Amino acid sequence: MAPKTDRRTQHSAESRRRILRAAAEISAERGYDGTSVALVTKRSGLPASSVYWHFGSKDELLAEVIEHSYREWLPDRPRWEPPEPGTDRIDHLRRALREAGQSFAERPEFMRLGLMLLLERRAEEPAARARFQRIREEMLAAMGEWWAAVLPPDLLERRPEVPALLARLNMAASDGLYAMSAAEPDTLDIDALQELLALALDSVADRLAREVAADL
Amino acid sequence: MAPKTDRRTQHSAESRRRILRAAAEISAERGYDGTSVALVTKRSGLPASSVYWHFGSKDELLAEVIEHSYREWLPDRPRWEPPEPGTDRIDHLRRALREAGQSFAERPEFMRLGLMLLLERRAEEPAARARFQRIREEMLAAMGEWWAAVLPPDLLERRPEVPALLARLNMAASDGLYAMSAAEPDTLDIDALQELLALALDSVADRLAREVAADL
DNA sequence: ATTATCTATAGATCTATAGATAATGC
DNA sequence: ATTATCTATAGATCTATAGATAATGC
Repeated sequence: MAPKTDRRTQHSAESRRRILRAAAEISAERGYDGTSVALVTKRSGLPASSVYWHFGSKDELLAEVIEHSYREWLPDRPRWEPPEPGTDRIDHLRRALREAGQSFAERPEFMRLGLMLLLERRAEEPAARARFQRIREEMLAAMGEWWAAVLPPDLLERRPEVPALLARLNMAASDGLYAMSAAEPDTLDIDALQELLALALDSVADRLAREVAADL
Repeated sequence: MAPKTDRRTQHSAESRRRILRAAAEISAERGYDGTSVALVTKRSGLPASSVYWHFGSKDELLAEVIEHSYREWLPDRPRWEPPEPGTDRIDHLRRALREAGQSFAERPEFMRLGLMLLLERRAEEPAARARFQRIREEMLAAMGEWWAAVLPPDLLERRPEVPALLARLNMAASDGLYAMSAAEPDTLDIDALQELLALALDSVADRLAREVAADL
């Protein structure tokens, strides 16, 4: 209710952001356990007690890193809104994959830490991992709806599981390309691979549609 | 030269294996920094001094985890040897992807730790990361040769970069599926996704071949 | 009075090693 | 004599908190 724009509040928010930014960078470099509070204080310039005052625990700090980096990424994310009729499916695919690649290349933190955490399987799941999983389910659902909108009705009727499968393959391949470009950022022709992925998804969708059409 | 099968040597090799196995498990659960020597001693039953006697450092221990887990996986790996003439490309693809999925599902350690390390970018690269990168380049080369053997000559001549691109897309998508099944091992229909990936790669290869043929 | 930051430190855990001891081979 | 393991510990670093202090709003 209160405006809350006084100097104190602003300064606090600024400190919070500095801590988050430092933690995001370090976690993308060294993973969950490699992100020590000592490193975060060094890079952010704020003492450990401020980290704990703002976030309560290291686990919660890293969960907020995921959440904050995700929110920063949201405006740049690829839109999986169903295209207007008349747009080519392959063109939309190409554009979405290119956009995804660019947006991740610029703000890699939540994807790097998130994928690392996906691969782990600790007895106690970090809060950041659960946060990342929830985000991915939203992304997957959006992609699934997009695929349902661009596939022919006959295929959808006969094989209703196909949009979700294509969305998952789409996401898995994009993740793999992301890891590949993270590993060799200079030598990899990521544009050519994204183009090939768009073509592959489009081609397999055509093939499934043809199989169903021949069957009718 | 010497047979080296005396009891002492055997016992030493057994201790080494126990340490490696414990470290492999823990690193797959918690990543590089999460694998403390204290946890390894607890799970292996051998003291820290034995870990250092056998491996010299934690960094070298984890590099050997990658190497050892990779060597254990080798006999089960999918073969990307060019198929005999007469075998269908799509059948060979299906089989190879299924084999890959199964072999990783059983012995996940080197893939989990390796992919986590690929995503990191420390100032000092861990030895395990470099080891994993070398292994992947070998796998990629084998897959590239396989694709060169199964694509039509016209396509290879006009677009010589295509086999390497298909191999990379193949590998990236497999990595992504691996991470996805690591994240939700119970609910994911990994078989259907592997089948769809095989179909997608086969379809896009056909499409590229048709484009080149139409162009001639 | 409230909010955020500071200094200082507790207590656990980390990597690594020193030096004694046990097990075996020569 | 060699090889591998043991106990014990050094010294660094870890997460987290206590309690004092500073900055601001009421």
